[in-house]
Amino acid sequence: MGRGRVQLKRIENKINRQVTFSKRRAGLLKKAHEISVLCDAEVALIVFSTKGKLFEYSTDSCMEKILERYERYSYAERQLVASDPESQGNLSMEYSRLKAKIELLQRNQRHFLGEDLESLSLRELQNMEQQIDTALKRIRSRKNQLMFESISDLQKKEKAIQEQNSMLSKKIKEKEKTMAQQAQWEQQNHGPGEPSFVVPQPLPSLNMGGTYQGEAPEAMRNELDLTLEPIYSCHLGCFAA
Amino acid sequence: MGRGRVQLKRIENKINRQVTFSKRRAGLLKKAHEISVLCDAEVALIVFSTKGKLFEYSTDSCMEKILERYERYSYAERQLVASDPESQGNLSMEYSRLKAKIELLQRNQRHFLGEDLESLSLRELQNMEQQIDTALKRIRSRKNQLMFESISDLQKKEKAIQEQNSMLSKKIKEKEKTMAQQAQWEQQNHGPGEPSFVVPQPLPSLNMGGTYQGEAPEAMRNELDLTLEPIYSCHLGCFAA
DNA sequence: AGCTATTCATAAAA
DNA sequence: TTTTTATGAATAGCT
Repeated sequence: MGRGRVQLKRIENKINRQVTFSKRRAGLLKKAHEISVLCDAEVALIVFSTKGKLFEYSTDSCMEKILERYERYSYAERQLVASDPESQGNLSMEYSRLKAKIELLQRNQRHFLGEDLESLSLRELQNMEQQIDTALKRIRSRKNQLMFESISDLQKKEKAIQEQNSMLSKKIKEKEKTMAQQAQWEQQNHGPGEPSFVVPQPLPSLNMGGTYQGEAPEAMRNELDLTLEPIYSCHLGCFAA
Repeated sequence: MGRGRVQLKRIENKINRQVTFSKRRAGLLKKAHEISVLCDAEVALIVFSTKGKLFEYSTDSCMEKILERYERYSYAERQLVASDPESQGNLSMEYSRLKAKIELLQRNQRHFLGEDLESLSLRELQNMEQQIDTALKRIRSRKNQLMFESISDLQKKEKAIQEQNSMLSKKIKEKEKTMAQQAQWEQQNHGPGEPSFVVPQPLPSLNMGGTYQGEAPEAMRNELDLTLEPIYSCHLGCFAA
């Protein structure tokens, strides 16, 4: 537009470049606003001039909201490019970046907790649902795995204890026999009189293992620590802003 | 541009709005690219359609870098406006605190996505399950609400169209009657001979509204934009550590 | 910053 | 959606 076609390459003349930048910038911002209003779209436009000056437009003057929404959508594996390299100079800049990131993560956290859903579109909700559904399946699967492991451990322990148990029973019986024989021997050699300290009855066999009865399920519950707590004593509470 | 001046207000006709959006979006992206190249500027442009679809442009296809620059810049601006509370001394402490917080949040995010579950105890899993289950219910509820609203809108539209429909049918019948009478009159006054141009059959009534059949479900699907995408094209990938 | 001559973008229609 | 066409907009080169 204007007099003569324009090559799509950097304008070398500095003055011309600056002028063109001013004009086109105005046009671009205007167009951004127009499409936003006409088509009911959400637009965020950020322009840095060569000199580093910032110009921006955003629908409903809410840039942060749109950027957050963008982050949700973008697959970009925005790594926490360890800010160690530039540790000193732009620490405050890093700081603001981190704060922005935290806000974003917290927002997401709320969404994952099913809060603050009014701001999500149907498509975004659909995405969340799929993701959460998948997560729930994985968590249940992992929980089952842990419980089975726990049960298996218990069964082994049970078996071991039972073996120990029967061994002890055997020993006691032998002891009883020995003592009975000894008592008999003493009776025969010294006559009756003194009361015997021998256990009068066989000890009841310790029944800790075997089929789950009586105390056993209780023990299991403790082992697995499945005690339910109020759901919202949420272990994630530390993130409440 | 185009035929006739444009009012700067939301285009109510949905089709027109969609078409205009397509065209203006293309134009806007082009202009953004042009100013970026011609004037050596750094540009980031994000556009969400009404339906929530994302379109973007960024200089050197490096959106994240520009957004970070934006965050830094706008934070710097904020600093100029209000001197921040804990200005110098404990900035580095704040900084490391924030980093720790982010790590926690990211860890949680992974857990909410059903990843990295090995590090969780059974009790923690139990908690997660409850929370996520609740969230899922809320999300589905919200989704249903949105869908019902959409359906309700469609039904209103349907009714309006149907009324229009029957009105048109009535008009056509009246027209037929008039023409039939006219033909009869001509026949009586000039005798038989010329072929009649009267419409021989009543036009089939336009059946656009009514119960959902044929095209209707398809239209609904488009309205709601429920197109499923692969689940793991996960829009939250940005939080992968 | 204004002013045109031109090229561009695009609304309406197909 | 894409193409076509008629028009209003944007803007390059000058002042």
